[in-house]
Amino acid sequence: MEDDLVFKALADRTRRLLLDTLFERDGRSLGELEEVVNQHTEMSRYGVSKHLRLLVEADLVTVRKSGRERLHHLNAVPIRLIHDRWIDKYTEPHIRALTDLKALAETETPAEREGHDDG
Amino acid sequence: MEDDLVFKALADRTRRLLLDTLFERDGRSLGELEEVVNQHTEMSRYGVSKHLRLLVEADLVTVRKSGRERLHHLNAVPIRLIHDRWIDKYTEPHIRALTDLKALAETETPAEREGHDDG
DNA sequence: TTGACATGTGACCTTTTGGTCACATATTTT
DNA sequence: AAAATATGTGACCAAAAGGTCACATGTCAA
Repeated sequence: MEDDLVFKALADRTRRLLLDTLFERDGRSLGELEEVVNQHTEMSRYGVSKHLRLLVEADLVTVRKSGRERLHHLNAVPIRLIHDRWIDKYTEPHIRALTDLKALAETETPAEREGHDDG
Repeated sequence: MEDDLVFKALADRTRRLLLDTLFERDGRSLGELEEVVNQHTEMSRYGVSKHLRLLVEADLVTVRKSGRERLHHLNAVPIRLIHDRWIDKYTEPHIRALTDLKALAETETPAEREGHDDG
């Protein structure tokens, strides 16, 4: 059961930050990623490298060598498989409506929420 | 950051089994879920209860009291949010094509795979 | 070839998580 | 009311994961 690796990989905040960073822009080196991580939390290069290895083993990140650098890319396929595991295509439109609603609610200002009541 | 709870909740195999079970059919009691879990692995009711609590705290499972039972329901919204976090709507069709391809490949018999070469 | 740069790996320690149990509450049945 | 059923909670221990370091390989530039 290798999907274990995917879920374990996603279970750590630093690794999710790495995915977020690669989602924003692909093809970054370890050094570049280390820099981004250190804007949020203090961590050695070794720690970042270890996290990246887990992401690669889970196939959430792919690596392409370029000279002495290794450039990292986000692979979203495992994410899609998670989605498909618990959201079937018949209920998907309903779920999407709910998440869109949630996104809307979260962009509202507090004032806009006055009077709403979800008892 | 409460999305932490979702990813932590998904990181355990027993909890994923619980979600699979509820995905198959909603509205099960703790006792019923315990039974299913014990078809796969040995675990006390206490363990299952603890796992369920984490799922509820992550809002992946909702509970409705019915007499002395508590019926559990799968809530797929957090799953959808994971999807939306790393798959934007523009690349989604591409990713879906890839996952469909993967699903197809996995239903092939070994014989059918002869001659394929993805180098 | 030599030195600087970019990165991988196994050992080690600390923190977190998984699992069980004893005890508790709430509801149904008799 | 008392017994049986269905479930929640905090304490506790064992197992797993997170983080750092020393040491290593491979690549670029001079």
